[in-house]
Amino acid sequence: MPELPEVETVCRGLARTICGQTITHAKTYWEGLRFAFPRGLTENLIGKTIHAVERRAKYILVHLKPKGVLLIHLGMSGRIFFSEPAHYKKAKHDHFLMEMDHNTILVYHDPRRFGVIDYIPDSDQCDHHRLLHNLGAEPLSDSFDGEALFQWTRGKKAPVKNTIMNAQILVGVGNIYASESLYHAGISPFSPSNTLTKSECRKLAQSIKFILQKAIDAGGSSLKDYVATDGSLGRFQHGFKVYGRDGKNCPRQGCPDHIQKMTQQGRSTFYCPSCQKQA
DNA sequence: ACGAGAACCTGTTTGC
DNA sequence: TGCAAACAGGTTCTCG
Repeated sequence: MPELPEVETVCRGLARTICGQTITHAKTYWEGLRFAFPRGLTENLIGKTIHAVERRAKYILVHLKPKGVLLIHLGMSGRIFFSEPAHYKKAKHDHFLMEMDHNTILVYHDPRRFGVIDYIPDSDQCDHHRLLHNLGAEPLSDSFDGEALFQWTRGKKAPVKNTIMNAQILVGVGNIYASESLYHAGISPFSPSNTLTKSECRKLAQSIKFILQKAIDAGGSSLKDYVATDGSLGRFQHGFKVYGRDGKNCPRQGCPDHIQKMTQQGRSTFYCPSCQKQA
């Protein structure tokens, strides 16, 4: 479900609702998700106060006081929503919940269980966490630009779509926004990474930032599973130019071509053969 | 070292 | 209508 814009939207919703609240109760309903829940998870949470909520790649970091960090990943189908102790009824695929002192229950729901929940005892050790220490650049940060992308793509023969989805290089860009960014940049998803010129890298980096920011402004994209923490839907799916539009006309004015769908690395890629010619 | 593909799991959609 | 196959927003592992 979630790429960077969706996770960012969830983080903001979490921050609004749970910052300053103290955890009074926590419970798991399953032995784990992609990995087993850590030992003593609930005991480590109870009594802590939520200090800040931060996003790193597609991971949500809930910083606790006096210490500790709750790490959450939504996988493909994860959702977080709020309820109240008087109204909450456990539903299928609710795997974890946390009750707080302002009459709030946070529920983690994930049918496919590709998500992750972990606890980091020492807040200073976040960067060394096994899931975080190998992550590449944040696309919206200044450390990511055309120059950096040009350097990373040297010596890489893999298609450029794979490279921008490679979290060791660049984080947060998933299957939807990879296709949308490449279309926006006018670059073929099949181009070998090392054939991109410096100016193409500059354009692509700009397109990635532009598309992600637009999607964040629209509250993310809702296809099937995704909703924000308040239950609202994202709106960016209405702004898709290529994703899920195979067979339809290319949206560029005057382009006679149709959007094509192909499989790359086992995932669907959407593109316009005319607007995204391979060098 | 790199890149392609499978695996993890459930629910929904598509095609015969 | 019914059933099986294909497919879905992510990440990690294995194999060539």
